[in-house]
Amino acid sequence: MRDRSSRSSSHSVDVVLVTAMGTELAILFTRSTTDRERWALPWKVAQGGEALDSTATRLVQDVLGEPPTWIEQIGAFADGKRHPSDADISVAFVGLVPHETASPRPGNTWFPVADLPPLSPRQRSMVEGATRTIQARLDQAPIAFHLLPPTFTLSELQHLYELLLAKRLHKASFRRALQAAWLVEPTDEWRSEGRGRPAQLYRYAPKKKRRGHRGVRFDLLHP
Amino acid sequence: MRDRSSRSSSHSVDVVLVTAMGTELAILFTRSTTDRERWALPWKVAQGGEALDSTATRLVQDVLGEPPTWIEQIGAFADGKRHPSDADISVAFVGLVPHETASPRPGNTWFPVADLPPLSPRQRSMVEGATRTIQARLDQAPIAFHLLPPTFTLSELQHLYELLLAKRLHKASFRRALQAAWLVEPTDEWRSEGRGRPAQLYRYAPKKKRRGHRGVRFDLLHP
DNA sequence: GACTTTAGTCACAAAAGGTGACTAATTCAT
DNA sequence: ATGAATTAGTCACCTTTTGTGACTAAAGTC
Repeated sequence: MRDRSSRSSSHSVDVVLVTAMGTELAILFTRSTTDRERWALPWKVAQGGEALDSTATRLVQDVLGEPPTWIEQIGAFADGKRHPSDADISVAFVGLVPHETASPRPGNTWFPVADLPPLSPRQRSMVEGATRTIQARLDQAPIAFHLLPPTFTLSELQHLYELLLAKRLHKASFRRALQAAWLVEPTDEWRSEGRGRPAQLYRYAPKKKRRGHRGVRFDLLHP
Repeated sequence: MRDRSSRSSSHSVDVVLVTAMGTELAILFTRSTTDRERWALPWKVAQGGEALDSTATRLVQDVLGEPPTWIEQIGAFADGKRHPSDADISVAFVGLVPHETASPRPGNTWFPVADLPPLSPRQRSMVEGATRTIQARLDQAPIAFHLLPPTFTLSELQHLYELLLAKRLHKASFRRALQAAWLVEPTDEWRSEGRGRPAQLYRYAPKKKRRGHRGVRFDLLHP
């Protein structure tokens, strides 16, 4: 990330990094280099030659120490004049990381989505775009698993989906849909979480087991 | 559109204009200004200040004489060095127009998607991106109607969906799904199309009649 | 041991979907 | 004019999927 005195003719790459922090989603912000009171989405001015997604992945590396488990371009943003860089066009990406392995480098912090810092109009659009992209992908690909550690309980998975879809799901329906889609497979481990019966741990099922099985629309399920 | 001798530091806006030509989809191409034997997607170098979608809409105006009935950004493309402009980044849009009202300005021609002219790698990615975007939107929003004139028969609508989804649909299922979603309403006109019983004309139903009704996934219907 | 809490399963009713067969209105051939 | 062919439109029946409450299981708490 270079400061705003740099040449403006190029484009910036910005990334909306999302994680599931306990009971709510959170987005990563970086302290502004010029005004230490302000926060901004991580960004970097891209050099012409590099592929956009490499730049984005490297940017995540810089702020998190490791690459995202999933990343996708949201689009290009040019409306609204103010941006941390002076780039007249910015390409935004959305990335997911499981919260367990995500320890931000100094100067970077997770903010719950319900309580974001003030942003430039352009970066605010990016956050909205990220939300839309996640919602849209959610019923096309099993991206929720990118927010979880390698093994998890089905209750954790259901709570995550409830968080992402902002809606309650019925346990039996949820599990039946999971089974139909061959999305997960049980491990032989169990986890006791304080009170109540221990839960079996599952892992995301390798694709090959899913041949010929239809996808699932968890977003259509009722409570 | 300026020729490639112009400055290269800015970005280009490119548009993949799609229409339904009889029994196949078609994309609009412009004869290259430098090499009259080559074809390219319509593009233009954008000036910093303008909103990207205004630029795209104006570009469609220029090549078609009227704006698209629907347009959406596909994303930014930077990989692959060759592009008609020398812009190091291009923002692509996908637009839809009904074929009836679409008469390209001289130098622009529709090419069936099965038989496209040779393209730069970057523009080829854009065409693929357009296909993906259309497929993705198709089951989220009723964009198919943007390829049809204001009134149409249900058979025309079904054939269009079969074209877009590249799969045959069963008549009764298709109509039942349409009814459930309140997507169309009958007019009191009928059209006789040569042989066979005349078909009733329908129009796209205003949104307000659709309150509280769920969407339909035509892509899930079987033949 | 009784009660509470969370996990996991079942079974039944209701809704949605797949499909062939039917009726209706027109043109074309004889 | 009659009937075959063609396209539109609807129905009815069966199968599959989904919504949902109630049930069993295994732990902790008092």
